[in-house]
Amino acid sequence: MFKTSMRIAKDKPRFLGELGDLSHETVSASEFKYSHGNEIFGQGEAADYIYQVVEGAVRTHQLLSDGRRQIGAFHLRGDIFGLDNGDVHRFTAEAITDTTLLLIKRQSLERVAKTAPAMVRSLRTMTADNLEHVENRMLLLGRQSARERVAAFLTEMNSRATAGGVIALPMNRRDIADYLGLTLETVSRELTKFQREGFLAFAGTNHREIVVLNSAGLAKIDR
Amino acid sequence: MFKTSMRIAKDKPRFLGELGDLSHETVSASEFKYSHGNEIFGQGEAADYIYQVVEGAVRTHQLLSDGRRQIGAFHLRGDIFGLDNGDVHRFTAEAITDTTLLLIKRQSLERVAKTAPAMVRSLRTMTADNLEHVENRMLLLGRQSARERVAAFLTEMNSRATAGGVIALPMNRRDIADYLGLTLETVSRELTKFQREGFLAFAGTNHREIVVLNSAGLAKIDR
DNA sequence: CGGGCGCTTGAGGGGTTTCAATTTAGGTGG
DNA sequence: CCACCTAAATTGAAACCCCTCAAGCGCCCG
Repeated sequence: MFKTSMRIAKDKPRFLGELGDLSHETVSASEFKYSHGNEIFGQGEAADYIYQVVEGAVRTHQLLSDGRRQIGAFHLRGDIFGLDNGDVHRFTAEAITDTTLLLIKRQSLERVAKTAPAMVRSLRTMTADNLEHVENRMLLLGRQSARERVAAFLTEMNSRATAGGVIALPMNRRDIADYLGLTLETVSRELTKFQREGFLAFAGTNHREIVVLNSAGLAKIDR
Repeated sequence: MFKTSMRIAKDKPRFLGELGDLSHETVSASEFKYSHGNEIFGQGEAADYIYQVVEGAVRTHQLLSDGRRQIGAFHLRGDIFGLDNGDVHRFTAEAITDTTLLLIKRQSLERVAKTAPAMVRSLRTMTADNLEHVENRMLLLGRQSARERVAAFLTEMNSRATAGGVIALPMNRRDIADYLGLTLETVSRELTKFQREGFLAFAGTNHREIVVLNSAGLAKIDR
């Protein structure tokens, strides 16, 4: 794990995106690197920071005592996470690949928020988006079939993680399965089916790169 | 639908509970009655109010185009709902039984919040609790068995809706099923099994009144 | 080049759903 | 107050979707 500390001013928003643009104050932030598989924060730990993905990918999850896992979300380049809206994290966050994160002290953010209403609105929006995502997930996990779930996953990733028309999946089949409430075998089978049916094609050799050929069709399967 | 309007002062909190206690300002609120099965607000409508259950019970749900339904939450006496954290409702809310609600204009609440930090904290806490509930639901819907789901439901209701040791369920089996991501038949079968195994007993004649005989056992099944 | 991990694929099994019938409870009107 | 009607809940049998267990393949990395 590697650390650099810095000070970010309004006119020099290194990567804070929305937050940096909106703030007219300085926000203290620092960059950390996490290598493949390492924990960023654990369930139950104090939520002192919020995070933004500079490079890489992150997964958050909850566990049952016997090891069953539910992944709550994947966070990709630019995504902000960790605003769990409480003082304790209810998920564990791990780096999927080698990942660089921007850490922002929650305290510092709240101090700035006092004088920057736009920042408050921005934080609100992010929390609302977060909630909406989780609520849609509930419908998917409670009421959709394996085929629909995988179609939904592809549709989501296709709108978030495409580079040159290709989805480069940072996560393995087990991660996808634990995100969708399925087994990795079922995910694999559904992907193969979609390929045979012409909805997608595998670009790379390792089956982690997917080209969606019929996104409208997939969206329709998802409903 | 019947309406009475009123003005609620700090020292006369009619039923505002937390909110009334915390506020040092007046909040304009009004009471509405909804009869069994009626819609309180619909998915996509503007979220101008927040609601508190004075009497009765409410369910919120999302629908798929073919009628599959996922219930997000049940709201019982005293519960506050509708702080969807956006300007549009993402769920439809319906009265399960004849229900009396307290409506509070969101605007009015935000105005008061400006001068009452305790109110802000209270609203935050409620939103956080809301999010936590939804997140736990994700784990249940994605990774738990029917037996575990029903045990979780009974554990939840046992801590929320008991009167004299008896859970008086306001909702029918289909509502429970749509809450747990199961079919009503599966819910019925699991309840019968729990009865045979001595975890619970049916109090009334209509199987809507349940006495939990071994709450520790049920909690253990839920994990 | 060998080992291991990730992914795919197959066969079989099981938990939940689907379809269907029966029982029970509650409401209504004669 | 009872017969009737309808909705709710239970119960059974069969089907099905997804999971479990297992084997095989290919790619990446040491």
